[in-house]
Amino acid sequence: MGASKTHIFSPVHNELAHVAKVLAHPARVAILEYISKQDGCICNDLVDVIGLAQPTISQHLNEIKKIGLLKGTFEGKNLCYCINQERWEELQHSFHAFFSNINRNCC
Amino acid sequence: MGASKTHIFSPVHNELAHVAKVLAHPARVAILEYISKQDGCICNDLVDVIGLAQPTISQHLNEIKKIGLLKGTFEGKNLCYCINQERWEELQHSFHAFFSNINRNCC
DNA sequence: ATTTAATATTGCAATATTACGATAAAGATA
DNA sequence: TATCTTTATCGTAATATTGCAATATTAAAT
Repeated sequence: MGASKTHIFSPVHNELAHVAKVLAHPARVAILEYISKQDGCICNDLVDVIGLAQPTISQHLNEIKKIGLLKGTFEGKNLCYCINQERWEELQHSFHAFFSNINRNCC
Repeated sequence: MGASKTHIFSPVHNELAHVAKVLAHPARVAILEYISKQDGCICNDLVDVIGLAQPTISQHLNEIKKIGLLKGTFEGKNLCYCINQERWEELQHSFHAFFSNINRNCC
């Protein structure tokens, strides 16, 4: 097929997978880290910093936006992207919960 | 293109993205959670539990194996899969480090 | 040695992702 | 208005992922 059978999985599993998919590209990890390290809202140098073409960066930013990790102004010249901290912490908790949930009795 | 330009990113970013890619499918999240909740090493019922065909499950398990998250016996009949706890904690730390690293001065 | 039960591999079709050139749109400035 | 700068969108090619039927492999049991 090629399409994931999301309907057979729980909302929690689908949510985590959906978010992980956004982190599943080094450009998006790099973009997130870069934005999170800026003092304020800066973005018009992402193309130079990351090293991908402008349309590609725009697409990656869109993926990040879609899971609610960015807030700010998005259209036209001189944007102002920054991390949506509430959402960031939400995802942090999701991953923490996933990783904390492991049984120790094993081979 | 279609292929990620991994060579332009740092090893840390590539590593996190690589691991996130494994978590970027609900079946693999469900498989990991299921295995981690078993008392010991159990796996021959994954096909029933998850609800995908046996070759598909086998492929997903292989993806998980490739990042070192599983240990045990792998070939033939009556396998014994379980979570590689050291590796699990390593990934937990990687994600924790990534999510902890965020600046608060923003819009 | 055959059968049985469980997992792995192969091959392929359907779909998704990645990347970028070309172009459009939005807004500032001359 | 015209131009410049910056980001968004469109179109498309290359590659990757997902899923399963068919088949192979592995090892235990009979």
